[in-house]
Amino acid sequence: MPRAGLTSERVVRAGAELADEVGLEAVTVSALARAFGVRTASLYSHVDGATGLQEGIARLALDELADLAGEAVAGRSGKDALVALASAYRDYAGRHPGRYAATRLRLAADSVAVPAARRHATLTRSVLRGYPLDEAYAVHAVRLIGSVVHGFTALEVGGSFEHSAPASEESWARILDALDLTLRQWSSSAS
Amino acid sequence: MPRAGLTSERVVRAGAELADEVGLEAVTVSALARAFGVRTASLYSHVDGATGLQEGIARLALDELADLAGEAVAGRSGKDALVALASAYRDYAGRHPGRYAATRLRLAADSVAVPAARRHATLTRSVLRGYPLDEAYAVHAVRLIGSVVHGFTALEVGGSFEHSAPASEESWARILDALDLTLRQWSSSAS
DNA sequence: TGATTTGCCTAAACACTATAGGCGACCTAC
DNA sequence: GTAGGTCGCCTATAGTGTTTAGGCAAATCA
Repeated sequence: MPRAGLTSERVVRAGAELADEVGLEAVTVSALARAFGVRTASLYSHVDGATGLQEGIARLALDELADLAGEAVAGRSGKDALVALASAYRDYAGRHPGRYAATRLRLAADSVAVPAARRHATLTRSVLRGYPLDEAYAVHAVRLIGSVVHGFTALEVGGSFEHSAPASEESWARILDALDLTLRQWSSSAS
Repeated sequence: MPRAGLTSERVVRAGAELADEVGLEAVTVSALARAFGVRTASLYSHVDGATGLQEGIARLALDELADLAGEAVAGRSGKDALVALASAYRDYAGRHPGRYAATRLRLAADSVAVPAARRHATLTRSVLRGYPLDEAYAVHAVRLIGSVVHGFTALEVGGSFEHSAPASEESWARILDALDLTLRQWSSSAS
């Protein structure tokens, strides 16, 4: 019997693809084994069970997303950079809902995905360089950006915007306008 | 053998409590049966399996949350009402993480939780009466409020703010200031 | 008190997770 | 080119969760 050629990387990658197709909850070790045409037990030497698989998908997705976001932001600043960053997240979530869901898993402190998660924080801070923000406001700004981007994205992929007009696209543009304005105002004012 | 006195309501309520203690994913029909001291199969006449149970918890939580938010907003307007509404959500998520997670489930169009979900949209719109918003901006405003509140809340309960100072409480106050300001600006300007 | 309803039961089939240990496919060395 | 050894995928097995079908007894009501 020929071997299937499994590796941790290939298994996790297949898991990510499956997650985008059928949802993260439906990504089971069994389903993945079926996809590879091997027995379930065979995967346990490549990934650390169901939770290890999810962590692997989270790491993969966080890395991919940080790469895309970094690329989108490169060479831009101010509102341009903000919109590019935010839209990189939103687009990724739309194209890869399963992977995006994995990025939102609560990570264990020693998870393989922790380093990737840090890249995102630094990237957001770099976008803030385009805004002459008071250092004391930088954390709040990072958290605001994270909240707006993740909140909008989560509601959108969760279908919350599907039952009202107009298309979410338009709200997205207005909301980014407002976010940019807020960040510029925080620069000067500050209470 | 005496009967346990199960009803749909009691089962769903116990499910909600269990969700807050051990996480929504860990709420299984089996675990719930153990809690009641009955056999697993006995619950199937009261709730429609695992998915029915989750829908029931979602309905319960959405109703509870709409009640609390409605109460919080009553008699307030403008920024007061906005802060009360947003904080009702955030506080609920902090106190009842499992129930809150249930409110974020994607609902089937015919889910028992759909009517409860509608209450939330109308409640948010009522808060906007405190802002002389252009009708065309009302939808964007509802979506912005939803994004900020859910985004912040989700990141907070997900632990994303735990590894930076200061406490999220302070960011919450600054972010609500900014949200209020944005809504007041949208009233006049509008691009 | 006897008949009906209904609540919780047993039984059984099926899926997913996980571990232990075996056998054969592949690589390397001579 | 074949003899070893390694490691990849296997079988076997046990535990837990989901779900349906059908049975018996407790509650309800005449």
